[in-house]
Amino acid sequence: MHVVRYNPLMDTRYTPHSYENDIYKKWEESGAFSADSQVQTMGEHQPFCIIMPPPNANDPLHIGHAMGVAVQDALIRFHRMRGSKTLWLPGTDHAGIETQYVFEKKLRKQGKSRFNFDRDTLYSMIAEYVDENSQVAISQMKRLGASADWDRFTFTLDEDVVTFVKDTFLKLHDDGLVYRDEKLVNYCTKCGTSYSELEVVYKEQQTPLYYLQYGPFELATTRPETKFGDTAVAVHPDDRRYQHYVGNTITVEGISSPFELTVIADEFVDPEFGTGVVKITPAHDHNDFAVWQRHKDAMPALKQVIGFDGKLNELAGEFAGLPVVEARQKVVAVLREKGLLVKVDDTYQNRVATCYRCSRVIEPLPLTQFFISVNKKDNSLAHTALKSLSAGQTKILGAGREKILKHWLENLQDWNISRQIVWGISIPVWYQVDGYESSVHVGFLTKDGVYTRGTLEELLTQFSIDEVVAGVQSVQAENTVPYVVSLEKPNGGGMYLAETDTFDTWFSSGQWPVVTLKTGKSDDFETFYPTSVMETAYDILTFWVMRMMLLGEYLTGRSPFSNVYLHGLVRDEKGKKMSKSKGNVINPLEIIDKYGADVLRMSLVIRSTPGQDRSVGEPDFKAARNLTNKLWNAARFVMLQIENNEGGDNTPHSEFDVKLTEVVRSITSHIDELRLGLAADELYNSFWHWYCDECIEQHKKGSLSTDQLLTGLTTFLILFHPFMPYITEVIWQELRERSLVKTNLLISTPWANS
RNA sequence: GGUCAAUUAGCUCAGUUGGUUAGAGCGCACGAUUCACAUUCGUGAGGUCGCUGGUUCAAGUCCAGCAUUGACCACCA
Repeated sequence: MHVVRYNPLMDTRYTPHSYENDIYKKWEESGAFSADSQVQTMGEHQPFCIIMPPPNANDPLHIGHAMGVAVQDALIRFHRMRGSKTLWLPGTDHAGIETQYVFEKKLRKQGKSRFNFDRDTLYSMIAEYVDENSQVAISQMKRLGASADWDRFTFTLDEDVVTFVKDTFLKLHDDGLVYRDEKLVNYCTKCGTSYSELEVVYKEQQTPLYYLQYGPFELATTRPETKFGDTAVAVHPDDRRYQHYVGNTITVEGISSPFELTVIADEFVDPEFGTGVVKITPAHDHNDFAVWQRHKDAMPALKQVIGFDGKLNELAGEFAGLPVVEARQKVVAVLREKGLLVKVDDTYQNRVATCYRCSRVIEPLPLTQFFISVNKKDNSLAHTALKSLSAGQTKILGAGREKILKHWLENLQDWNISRQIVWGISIPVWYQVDGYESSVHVGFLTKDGVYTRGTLEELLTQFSIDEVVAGVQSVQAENTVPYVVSLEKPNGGGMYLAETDTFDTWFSSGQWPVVTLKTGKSDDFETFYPTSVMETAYDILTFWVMRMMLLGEYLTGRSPFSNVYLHGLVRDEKGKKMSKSKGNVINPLEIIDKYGADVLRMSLVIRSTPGQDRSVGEPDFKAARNLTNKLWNAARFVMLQIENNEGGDNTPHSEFDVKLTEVVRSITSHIDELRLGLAADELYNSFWHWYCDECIEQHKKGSLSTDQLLTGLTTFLILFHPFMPYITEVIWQELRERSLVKTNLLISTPWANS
């Protein structure tokens, strides 16, 4: 073999690291990523747009992100080459609770906590921390080869985004879809915030079931420590055993002194369970709270005995100050001494609500919060979203998960959007506190940095209002305190305190497709909304996709995307879930270092199916690595043939063009119909087993012309480019140097005709 | 208790609207190779497509039931 001149293609192996950075730079400099560089021809293909699910601003990417980038970038590159005006809009998320949780962990290591800082200081500390780390995710996406429009990059706390999100809240409020009410919320006493129903993880466990002597009854409970908050006893209305007690007042021998309760009848009581008698603790149990709402006239007000610190309060007498678990043991011990404990069932299994973030037990606690009503009769957000699903305006690709989404929408409860953390968008609400000083609970840092809390009434005897405001950490106004929804502090003589809660992160990300396009370049919204595909993992279907549908419809009257492509979770090569404790986590960056971005992308996408988990491991990476090498060597062969002018007199093979056209047609339709796994698989096989095994061999035997061989190569480079952008572009550059192709960059080369 | 999904070669998985001898990667056996590529090439072994019925000229694909696994939801005092 004689070498005409030195060129990297003479290496028999493809080495991704020698090329990837340069190629990415070339793409960026060419402006190919920008939606503005493409002119939408009035042809057959509509504008194409994907809003990237914004990863957490300060976390490194995991392999699931790599899956997302691989799928989205493949679609984007395909549609761009096919001549659509194409936008892939990237961004990052402030990830309220996640970020504050991580940050507070850091503080703890320094022996500090959030209570050492006022709101503004804490917020800027977290902001600084996020700033320091926020380039990580972006640079990693670039290494993956993401051809996103970085000029349109958006962060969820960008000023115009924040303004937009607050305006949405105002609009919802004007439309009567926001209300404030005291309800039981899912509260994590460790994270110090409430959550929506979605963020609660239920765990099956054994919980002792205590049978207590309770006045004239025996009753079963798992939570004897809440008895200080009992406000009634309930039985089933048809239960003959207890019917004659209904409406009566009974006397219960308490721990210190006896107390009286009314017996009520409610359908929720299961006569078969326990003794058929239930103590009602409305402040600490969702069912009991519902009973209380139905029987308000027959029962006293809420009695909260567990505080937001997870400890019993003064109503618990001698047990005040004890954490819940400890208190339970002590209460049981005292009851046993007094002979009030009948028996204990240690085999009882139940489900306990835990925090998705820190795994601590979630306490249902009464808190006054802002809610969005999702099922209001004449203006139902959920109903509208359901209609677009049924009408097919939004299609869900993901193994039956459309039904899960519908089920959620049909049963959705009002959305609690208040979070008691600082890292987020503050809720634009002001409390008018004059005359309500005793109903406003404030925690703040004095000038000397001492954490102080109490009602405003108490605090104002020692401090000025300005001093309180300057050091404020939290304001908790009771349900009776009047409030104003407003971006600015209301005018007028009254004394106002700003709400300290922030929005649930999903409230802002739920507006993402709308807010990114509306705050972007002038006509982005008109051109690209509704977006074409929303691509994300199925585990945030309800958290995020559902909320985007609710709010997208509300804000624009249209569902925010035509297709939802739900990729599966990435598992290890044995199909096991990846976790740090198992030590089977694959770091995408390590795979890129070892094999290159193309290999990682291809091995994730090939033969993957929406909604189905994907398992990958070393054998898959090697297989994809071998494919890059195969492409490399096929290209070398073709170029060597041409340079050495060999095979020039070969005759054209008539079946070749037919078959190639069929390959192009098939791959094109697969990608167009979002069958990426199948497209990649077919591409792999037709390239390797047809083009390399058959066509190249035919050429060697003289029955396929060099022109056809070159056409085959360039066609396959085009078809492979969405899946393996780097190597295909490297080869394209080699062909271009030899004047074998006309366009400067493959990324901007028109798609193959079929 | 309800819903959804999965069950195809030793392993991990494809198989779009039902249509000839069911595919890939890895693994296995045997062989080849100065000729693009040993990150290669060729040949081969290996599957009653979970089970039982049904619809159809035709079923891995559609229907019903069952089994196993996983996920989601509901109840739980």
